[in-house]
Amino acid sequence: MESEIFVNQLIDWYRHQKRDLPWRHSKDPYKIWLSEIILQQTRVAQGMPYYLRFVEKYPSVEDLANASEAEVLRLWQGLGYYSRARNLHACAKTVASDYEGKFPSTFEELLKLKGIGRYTAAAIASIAFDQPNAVVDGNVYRVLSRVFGISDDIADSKTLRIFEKKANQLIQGQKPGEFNQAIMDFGAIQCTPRSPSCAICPMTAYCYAFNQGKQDALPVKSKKVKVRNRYFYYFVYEHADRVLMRERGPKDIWQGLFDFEMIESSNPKEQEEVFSAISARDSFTVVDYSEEVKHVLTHQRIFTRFLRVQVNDLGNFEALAESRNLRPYQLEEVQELPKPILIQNYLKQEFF
DNA sequence: AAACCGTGGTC
DNA sequence: TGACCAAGGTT
Repeated sequence: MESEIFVNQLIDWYRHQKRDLPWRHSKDPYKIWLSEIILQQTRVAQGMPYYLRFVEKYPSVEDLANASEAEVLRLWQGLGYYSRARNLHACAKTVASDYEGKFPSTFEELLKLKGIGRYTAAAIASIAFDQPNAVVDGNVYRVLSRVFGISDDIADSKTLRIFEKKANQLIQGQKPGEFNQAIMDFGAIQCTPRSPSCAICPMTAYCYAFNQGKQDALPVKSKKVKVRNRYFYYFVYEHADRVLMRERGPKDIWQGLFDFEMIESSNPKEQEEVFSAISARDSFTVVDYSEEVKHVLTHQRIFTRFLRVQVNDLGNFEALAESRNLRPYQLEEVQELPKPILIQNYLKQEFF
């Protein structure tokens, strides 16, 4: 397709079809940035309530910078990819302390900040500062690959530059923020991954994929994700109205979030044996043994059981916490801790 | 540079 | 049901 025709059709489509989204009512770089981080790998419908809560609780980047990381993670709870929240907080602190609370206005400077990669730097630079930096996200891969018949494998990291080059040519002479949001809205609403709305698309006369019948074949993406199984056996130790929890560390899922003491092995049968052996100890009273709960992540299927254990003696309880790097929390404090959805669901079912 | 990091929706 | 995907970034 001719580039000029594509851009004209795209902008015309956008001016009629653009979505009314809260972060589009403002050019405040803080709000643009916040919305972009929240929407990474996240649907608008899922991210929307989080955006509204964050803006309400932290109206400015300084407010966010002054919060604790645990508080930010708690507000992020349920959105997933929690490194986004940790980087969000770190970035806010940097902007508050090193940039006088003002986000830098260029692609290169934005790129230096935590959690801001090439996509997000281009989005902020273009939308908040009118810089001509084209974004490349999943929508852009899809739209450009279909319209222009680009068949490079988008799973290959070299391919990003190919699409960036094309998008940066197309954005020339356009309003950068408008162009970027137009192509993403077009991908999200019109040129969707499955069953794109070609019947009502203004591009079909020129679209490579439509004319070749290759909508389903583009974009080309080779890699398939490998999923592994894990087996978690949780011990929920309680005494009076306190429960033992611990913060999860780096190099595994849910860093910075809280869960319980646990044993894990790739062999579920062996786990069952250890689990029942420990549960037989006489200073404990097993209150509940949960059904198997399956929790699915992008690269993992986690099969879990929860053993709810009352520790009869306060001394034992505190010694247990000491020896296992656990901490006792009142149930009200537990509510305030950031937790994976798996743990949140269990607590809700069992305690709240 | 391939692998990893969550959760929810869809077909 | 399982597979794919959703405004990516980091290691």
